[in-house]
Amino acid sequence: MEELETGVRGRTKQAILAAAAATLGKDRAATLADIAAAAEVGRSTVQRYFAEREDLINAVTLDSLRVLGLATEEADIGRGAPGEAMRRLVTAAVGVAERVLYLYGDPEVVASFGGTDAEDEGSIAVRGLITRGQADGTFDAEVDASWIETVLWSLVYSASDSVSRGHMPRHTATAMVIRTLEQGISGGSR
Amino acid sequence: MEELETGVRGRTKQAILAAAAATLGKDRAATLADIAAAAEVGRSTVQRYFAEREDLINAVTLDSLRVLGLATEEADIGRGAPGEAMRRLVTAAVGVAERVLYLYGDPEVVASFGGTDAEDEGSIAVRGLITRGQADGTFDAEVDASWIETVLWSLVYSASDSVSRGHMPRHTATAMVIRTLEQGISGGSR
DNA sequence: GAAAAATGAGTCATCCCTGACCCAAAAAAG
DNA sequence: CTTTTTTGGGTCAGGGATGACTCATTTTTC
Repeated sequence: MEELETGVRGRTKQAILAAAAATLGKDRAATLADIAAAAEVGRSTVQRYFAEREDLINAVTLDSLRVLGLATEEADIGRGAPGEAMRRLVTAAVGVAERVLYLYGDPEVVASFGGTDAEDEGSIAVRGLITRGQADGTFDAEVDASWIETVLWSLVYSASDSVSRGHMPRHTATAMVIRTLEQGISGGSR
Repeated sequence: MEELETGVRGRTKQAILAAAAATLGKDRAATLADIAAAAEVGRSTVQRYFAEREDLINAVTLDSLRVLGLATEEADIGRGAPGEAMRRLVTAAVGVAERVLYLYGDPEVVASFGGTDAEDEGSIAVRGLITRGQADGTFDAEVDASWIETVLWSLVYSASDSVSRGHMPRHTATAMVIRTLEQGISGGSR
C-alpha cells in the first residue's frame, strides 16, 4: 500500500511530471533526455518511474488535468454571479499556465481525454458555469456552450503562451483574457 | 530559368505542399510516407522535390503563408469600415482552414517566421487593419494590437479545427468567430 | 511514334530515440 | 555507523524514419 508518495519518490515523481508538462508544452517532440534534463534527473530515473514513454504521457495528462482541476476547484465557480466566477476561473487557469500549455497545445492530448474520469471533475463544473451564465443572460445563449468553452480555453492558452514566453506578466495576460471574453475586441464606445 | 512551375512539376509540387500542410496540421509528427500517401505520390517523389525534411517544412510554411496572404489580399481589408473588413478577413481565413491549422497549430512554426518576408505581405496588412480600427474606435484601443491579433488567429484556428473535424459547417464557424470577436461571450442583453 | 522527363517501388546505410540492462556512488533510513 | 533505497552514468540491441541511390514503367513533350 506504500506505492503512493513515499516522500522521496513522490517528490521525484512530481518533479518529473511538472518538468514533462512544461517541456512537452513547449515542444511536443521533446525527447526523454530533454525531459530528464528539465527535471534535473537522469534519463534512467525517468524510465524507472515510467517504463514506457506512453506511460509518462498518460501520467502527465492525468496529472495536468488534476492540477487544472485543483485550480478550478479553488476558483469555486459554482458560487456567485457567472461573470465573477468566470473571472476567477480565468485567473486560476492562467495561474497554472504550464499545464494549460501542455493540455491544449496538442490536439491529440485534448482528444484523448474524451471520456476520462479526471476530465469530469473540472470540465463538468466549467460546462455548468457556462450554461448557468447562458441561462441568466450573462453569457451569449445563441451559440453552443461548447463554442464558449472552446473560446475560453483558446484564449487562456494564448495568454499562457504569452506569459511563458515572457511577453507579458501573468496579471496582464489574465486581464486581457477577461476583457476579451467580456467585450470581444470591440472598442469601448458603447 | 525554368525552375519555376513547368506545368507537371508545378502541379506535383503544389499537391505535395497542400497535402503536407493538411497532414502536418492534423499531426505534426506525420512521417514523409504519410505525407506522400496524402498527396498520392510516392515517397521517392517527395524526396525528389525536397531533399531534406526540413526543406519540405520550410516550403510548406512559406507556401501556407502565401496562400493565407492571398486570402487576406482577396478580403481587401484596407477598404471599408474596420468591422466589415475584419468580417471579410475571418471569412477568408476560415476558407483556407487547412493552412491555418498548419501555421498556428505548432508554436515552433509560428515562432520561426518572426522576420520572414512572406509574413510581411499579410501580417502587415492585418496589423494595419487592427490599428486602423483602434484609431476610429471600432476595436478596443486599450489593449495591445498584438493581443488583438493573437485573439483573431486563436479564434480562427479553433474554428478551423472545428470545421476540419466536421463539428460544424464552415459558415457557422465563421459566424461564431465574428460574433465572438464583436461581443465576446457576453449575453445580448446590452 | 520516338525522345525526354517524371514517377514509384524497392534497397541499403545511417542516425536518433527508446527500452532494458548493470553497477558504483550518493542519499535516506534504521 | 550500517543497511537499504535511490540515483545517474554507461552500454547495448531494436525499431523507425530519413536520405541516397537504382531501375523499370509511365507520362509528357516534340
